[in-house]
Order: sequence, then C-alpha cells, then structure tokens
Amino acid sequence: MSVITTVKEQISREIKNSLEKARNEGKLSYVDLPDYVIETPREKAHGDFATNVALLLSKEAKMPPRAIAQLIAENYENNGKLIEKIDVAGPGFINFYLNNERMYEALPVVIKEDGNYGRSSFGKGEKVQVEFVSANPTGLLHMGNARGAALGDTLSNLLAAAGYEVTREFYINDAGNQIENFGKSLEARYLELLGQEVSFPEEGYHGEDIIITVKNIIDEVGAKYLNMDEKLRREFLIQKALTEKINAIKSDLARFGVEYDVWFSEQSLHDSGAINKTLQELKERDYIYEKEGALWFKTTLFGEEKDEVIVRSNGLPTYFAADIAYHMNKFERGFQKVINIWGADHHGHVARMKGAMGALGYEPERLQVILMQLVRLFSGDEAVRMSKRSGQYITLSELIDEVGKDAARYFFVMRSSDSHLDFDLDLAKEESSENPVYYVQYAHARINSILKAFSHDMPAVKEVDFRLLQEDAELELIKKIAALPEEITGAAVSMEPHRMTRYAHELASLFHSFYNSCRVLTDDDELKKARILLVDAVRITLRNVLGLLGVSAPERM
RNA sequence: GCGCCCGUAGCUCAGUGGAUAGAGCACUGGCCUCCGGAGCCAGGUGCGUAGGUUCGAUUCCUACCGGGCGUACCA
Repeated sequence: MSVITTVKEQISREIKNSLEKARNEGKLSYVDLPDYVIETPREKAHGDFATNVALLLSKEAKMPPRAIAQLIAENYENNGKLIEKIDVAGPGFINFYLNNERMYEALPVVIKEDGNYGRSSFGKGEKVQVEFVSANPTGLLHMGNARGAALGDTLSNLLAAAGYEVTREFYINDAGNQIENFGKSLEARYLELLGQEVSFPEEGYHGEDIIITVKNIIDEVGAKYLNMDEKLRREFLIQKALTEKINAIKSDLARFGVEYDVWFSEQSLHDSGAINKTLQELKERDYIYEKEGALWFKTTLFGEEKDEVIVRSNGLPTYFAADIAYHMNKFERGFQKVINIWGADHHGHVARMKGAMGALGYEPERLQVILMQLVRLFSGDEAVRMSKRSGQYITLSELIDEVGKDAARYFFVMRSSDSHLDFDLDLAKEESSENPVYYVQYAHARINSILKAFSHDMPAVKEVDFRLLQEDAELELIKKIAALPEEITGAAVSMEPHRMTRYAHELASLFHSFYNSCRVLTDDDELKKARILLVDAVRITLRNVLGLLGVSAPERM
C-alpha cells in the first residue's frame, strides 16, 4: 500500500474517532457521517491533505462548519506524530500538514520495487476484457483507429498495473455486408488489372491499397480466376485479401507497441451457431417479433425511438445480432467487466447493446463503453479527409513513419477521449521542444546522465539520510513520486488514461525545477547520496509511467 | 425534429460541488565559469448565454445559442 493511501486512511480514522468523541461529550450531534473526502489540496498553503467533512456535516449537526472543524482539530489524536500541524481554514476546511519524516518513507519503497513501483493489487485479479480498434479488415488503419489503439492499450496497461487480469481483444469484422462489398471491389480490380472493362461498384472500396493487394494476388495465381464462377472467384479473392489485410493490421499495431491476446472472428459466430443460439434465447424471452419479413428486436424497451432489425428479410442477421452474440460470448468466458472503445459515431449503439445484455440476464453495467470522439486531421490549416471509400487517408503506418511511435502514442492519449482531437501533422512532425513527449523523455535522459557522472556504486538505502532533503523542490518531488500508485488506480478505475500524460508532465516539470535549484553532485557527500537516490527514484517513476503509456524512456537523446 | 458529446486564456486542451480555475504553444524580459539550455524563473487575459438547486456552482438541473456525431433490413 502506498504511503499516501496509508496516511489518508489514518487521517480518516482519526477524524471519525475525533467526531465520536465530541458526540459522546455532547458537543456535537449527528447520526450518519456524510461522504467526505480527504484530498491533496491544489494550493500548497493549504497543507498536504485537506478534508471537507465539517462543511458537509454542518447541516445535520446544525452547527457552523468552522465550529465543527474546530472540534475535530481539538479532539484529533496525533498518533505517531504523523501530522505536523492541523489548521481550520476558509469556510471550514481542515488542513493537515504531514510530518516530512513520513514522506521520506516513500523513497526506499520506490527503489526497492523498481520496475514494479506503481503497481498494486487494487483490482484483486478481477478479469477484465478490453476490446479496441476492431477496424474493418477491408483496409489499413487510419488515425481514428490509431487513437483507439493508443487509448485501449494504455488503459489495458493501467488496469493490469492496478491489479486486474486484462485481456486485450480485437474483433475482426470478417462477415456481413461490407465483406460482400469488399469482394465486389476486389473482383472489379482483379478483372480491371487483367484488361477487362468493368464498372467499379459505386459503394466499393476505392483505396490504392486494394489495388496493390489484388496485384499481389495476380502475381501468385495469375488469370486463373478470370473465367471462373463469380461466387467462387469472390470467395477466393476475399479469403486471400482478408488474410493479407489482417496481417498488415497486426504488424502495424505491433509497430505501435500494441499486442493483442485474442483476435476474435465475427465469422466464427456465424459458423458455430452462436448467433442462432442468441436469437433463440432472445425469442424465448420475448424480445423479438416478426414484421415485414424481418425479425425485430424490441429496443424501444431500452429507450430507443424505434425497434431494431436483427435479422433482415433476406434471412441474414445484422451486425447487431452478431454483436450481441459476441458480447454474450465474452461474459460466458468469465469476464467480470467488459470494456469497449468505440468511435463516437457508434454512440447510438450503446444503449441497445446494454439493453441486450440486460435482456439476456447480464448486469448491463458490466459492459462499459468508452466513446472516443473522432480525430480531425490537419495539415497546417487544411483539414485532411479520412474516408475509406474515397481512399484518401493517412494510415497508422505512415503516421509512425512521420512522427514516430512515441510522439503519436503520447499525443493520442494526452486528450480526454470525449474531446475532439485535432491532430496537426505538421506540428507533430516537428522534433522540437514543442512536443511534450520530448519534455518528459528529456527529464529521463538528464537523470541518466547525472547517474552516469556520479560514477560510484549506488548508495545503499540504509546509509542514506533522506532527512537532508529539505528544499521545497525536493519535498514536492517526493510527494509527486509517492502519488504514483494512486494515480494509476485512479486513472484505471475512471478509465481515463489521459491522466497519466498529465502526471508524467508534472513529474518531469518538478524534476526540471529541482535540477535548476539543487545541485545533485554537490561537495557535501551525505547530501549527494540522498539526492542521488532521490533522482534515481524519479528515474524509476518516469520510466514506469512512460512504460504504461507505451512510450520509450531513452537514456540519451 | 429527437438523442449523445463538446463549448474554459490569442490557439490546442486539462480541471473541480468548495478556499486565489491550470498546462503546452505563441509573445516579452531574465538565468549556472558547475550534473545535458530539448531546461529554469518572471510577466495576463478566460469558465457560451439566461434561469434554478445549494451555506457555496465553472462543476449538478432546465431552457437557449454555437460546433460535431447519430437517427438504415450499413457497420
């Protein structure tokens, strides 16, 4: 357990004791304690921890907040001299000033835990699945997919670090309409490249990449399929092209630092009968009816405006049917919680998916959907279109070539997922100090440089007196380092990976300030040892955070 | 029309039912004879509008304005 969590719990216990004591003495009356918080105040002048308990209790106790706060402060038992000073401030906040001695305890922990520092068993090994990207395998990955990849992978890292058992999964849409469409496009290109005159399907995939794919196929099999049965020809082309596309997606994601545990085929749900089984179950539970030759799912029960077709009049299930079967399959595999990262253009799908889960007897809250606003791509002032149909888009692969994996991953995670992301390619291409990822990496490189210059064995924790670290810059740095485990669990539970880029930047900033005001390799040997270990703890913390973000921590830049 | 998301500094974005709302970029001026100047320090403007709930609202609620997305027997 982290130092900060321990301290907060201790303070909270003492507050309760203190309140009860006041109540027993008849100085205060209340029945239940409100949901108060112990937080780290924004303002340094407000201490290391603050609580709003007196403000919240005011109404029930029928006393002014400041008077309650005063009672708490007076009755507070300062066990083990944890707290240096208690103040009642403002409208009735209680500020606690931590005894610095306790803060130093964080440093040996960081050094001992090293690569594991920040990890916790908070999630108690609960099984969680994160499904992300799941792009159609009919083309290459674009910027929107890239954002989903960075968010999903970082969130997965965070959950794993917070003690959950995480499975990363990619759902391959290798069935349905768009695959039919894909087949027609492939066929058209195939015939075209072999000298036939064809009209390209209106709704087809116009991308250059498809032409290349078909050229590869022709290199392999030549004109063998020119006069073959249309259906067989398309099936062949689809199989060939899908394999190639999926492999391309896999390798692009691998370059981006994303490795999946499971690649799940939509087609397998059709083949195994899972979709029929799901439909049957929904029918039995009376969620399905027939109208105009199609089967409809009663989504109006979940607040939708109209019911949704689940099996078309041509007998083919819609993607919705497959998706329900897929999610049922997820729960059958034992995941306690299932997280999906979807583009905001799919938001209409959320309520009915949750509804469907409820209809099948699963707690809808076990399905969590992160709606990610779309990426707008700019080149300078000019917007770049991102349509697969028009075939004009920047691929993930090109992005990595241009701005590098580190910058791209950091940028995509930097913004909250429900905020639009304006990605200026020209700016991201610049390898300059404007790029925040360099700022953080630079701190890491700088520390390594200091440690190298130190040229002695690292001092043993036992022979170092951390109390020599008295400067403001040093104390601030220690507090920030100590906060990592809570930052990780907080970002994981709220599913907000962007918090970690903030943390990384703040930590780097505190280090740079420290560096400018305190010399590490000073003549004072004892102080030098303490600072070397402090700086080493910063190095470990930075490296671990960058690791969670999938960004490298270079020793030299 | 209806539904979801967004509206915070010149720009791109964080943030919170509480105490003086932050960062990066841009702009201006300063900083080690010394551990990496890709750094540090200083300088200022802002919660779309109007109501409501509250001891307290930028945060929650309602309406409106502006932007994005959705509203298919597409996914």
